[in-house]
Amino acid sequence: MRIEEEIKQEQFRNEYQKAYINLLYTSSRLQVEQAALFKPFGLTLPQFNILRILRGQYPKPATISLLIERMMDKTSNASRIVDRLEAKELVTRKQCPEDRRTVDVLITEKALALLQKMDECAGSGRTGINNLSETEAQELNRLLDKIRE
Amino acid sequence: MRIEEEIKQEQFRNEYQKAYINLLYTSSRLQVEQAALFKPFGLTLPQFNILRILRGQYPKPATISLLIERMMDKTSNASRIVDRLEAKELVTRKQCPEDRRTVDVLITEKALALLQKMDECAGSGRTGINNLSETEAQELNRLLDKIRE
DNA sequence: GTACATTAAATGTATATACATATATTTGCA
DNA sequence: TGCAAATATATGTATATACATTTAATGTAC
Repeated sequence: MRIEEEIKQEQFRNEYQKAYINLLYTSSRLQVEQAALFKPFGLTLPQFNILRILRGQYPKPATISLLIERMMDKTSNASRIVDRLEAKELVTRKQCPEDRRTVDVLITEKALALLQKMDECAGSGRTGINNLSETEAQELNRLLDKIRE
Repeated sequence: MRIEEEIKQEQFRNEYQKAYINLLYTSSRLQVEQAALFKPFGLTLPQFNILRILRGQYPKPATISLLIERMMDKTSNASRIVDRLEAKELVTRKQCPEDRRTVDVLITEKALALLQKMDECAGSGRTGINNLSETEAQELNRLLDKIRE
């Protein structure tokens, strides 16, 4: 469906405004879809993202700072997301002896198994983005990078 | 900056995964920038979006349902955003006599003046999206529509 | 070595999002 | 008419986001 119909707005100021709104709207749509995929596994999107970063580090732990650095949303609150993962026994947290200001966050076996299962089932990357051809995906990456320049 | 550097991840599974993450990241970035522009005016992004819809309807009122229909994030809670706008005297809310289930939400003069001021100052549409050429903006719109097909 | 700045993480508060449920009203049909 | 289904909005709870502040530990200059 064209963006005009999606939000019932037939007129945009120009192609730029339309692209702007289209970008935000499409991103939101993809996130809603992905959250729905994650729900059966009891994870929210930010929780999943944190776990993915931790898996990338495994078997090394990560500090909260490192998590923030790699998160897409840098202003979200890594501390509290880790709180919830800890409550679900998906990560452990312990003070780092070398620098006692920092905390070693480590993904648990339980979480690794969960991610494995999610990889096999839903999360294996089938989204609307796959409607694009390889060339179109490249072009999209180019345009997005240019927007952030 | 390339998306690889932005989130310190050099490798992606493929061009699609990279485009997916790039899309979400770029959208988030634009929203953070826009929120910063709005802050001096005491408005959040969702509050601004509701006001814009109401201005589009003015001098007619809008129901909550209409607001939801036109909002980008349809699952957000229009009722409570309207609560806050009402507290700031930017909208009025009164039960609609024809259908007492519904509510007439009307933008106030104060809010119209505020939007006017915001148009003149910051919000006049200068964002990263303007880094694109007209043709590129069109191409972006096409790609995004295709993703949502 | 003490004082001050810096850094890492946690916490507090307001707002927004996600989703389930409640309440009031209207619609539609037996 | 009467009553169930549908609709419009509001509310409750958990989580996340945005931003300011606090606390503890470390680094650095004197």
